[in-house]
Amino acid sequence: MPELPEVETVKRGLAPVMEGAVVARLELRRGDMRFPFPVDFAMKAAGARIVSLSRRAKYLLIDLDNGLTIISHLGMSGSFRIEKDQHEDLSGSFHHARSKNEKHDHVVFHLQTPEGPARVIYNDPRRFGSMDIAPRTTLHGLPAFRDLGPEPVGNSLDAAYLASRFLAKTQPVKLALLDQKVVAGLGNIYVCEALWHARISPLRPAGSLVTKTGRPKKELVLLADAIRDVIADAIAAGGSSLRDHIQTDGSLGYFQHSFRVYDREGAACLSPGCSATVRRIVQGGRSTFYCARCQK
DNA sequence: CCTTGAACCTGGGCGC
DNA sequence: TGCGCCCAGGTTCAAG
Repeated sequence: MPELPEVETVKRGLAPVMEGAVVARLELRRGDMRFPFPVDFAMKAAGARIVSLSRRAKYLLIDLDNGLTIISHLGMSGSFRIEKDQHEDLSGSFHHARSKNEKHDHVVFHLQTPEGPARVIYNDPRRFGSMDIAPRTTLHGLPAFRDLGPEPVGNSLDAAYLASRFLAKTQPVKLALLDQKVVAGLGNIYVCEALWHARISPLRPAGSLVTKTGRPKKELVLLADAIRDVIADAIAAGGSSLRDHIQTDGSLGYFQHSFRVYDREGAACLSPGCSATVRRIVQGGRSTFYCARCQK
């Protein structure tokens, strides 16, 4: 699921319930996900009030009023859902139907909110996600954050920056953009999409988008714009709902209808006047979708 | 430094 | 119905 726009959407969905709430209890239903939960994790969170939610790259950050921050990553299959205490009817087939999903509920935030008790539940079948806790003031020094590139929305990402990072790189531009040290938060879907919009082949060496004097070529300017636009559009659309991603309010996002190339192998390129077939190749062990006619 | 490939883990889809 | 294989939004580590 989750690239930057999806994590941003999750943050916005959770904020109304979590911000200002007290963590009455943090329930860990197993000892680890991608790596073990930190020592005394539940104890460190218990009793704290949640000050605010934020996001850095694909990490969701939960600031507590005791100076600690919970650092959550959704991996490939992580999701949150909100349950408010109402009627709890677990009888019969209804409960049976839910049990399959619930077996991957790994972390439960038992919250006291002004509106009453609520639970925020983290579910992750593949367990590539992670959860950690650390003093807020130390976050920037953690391995996960220390080397992150700029966010793809805002002023920090522009063609001159990309040129400085791509200079002399022989690596395919597709893989360079997936590198979180270059741009933070991009993933497989939105890299494919941005390259299609910029009409750049994913196979191009990153350095070929830079002039001999280290300045961005015109196409790199287009790429920087495409990255910002694709991410901004996806956030505005509420993240994608590829496969089973469900937003915290239970509704589905709809940006998937805007994919131009991702997961469209064999279908016609959507570029005006182009009827070539979208191709799938493998780069760095991951699928790349592109139009070999439009993207040079 | 660089790049590539495998590993982590479960579930869905498809061919047989 | 089931088995085996391939695929999936990400990150990290070892090996060349």
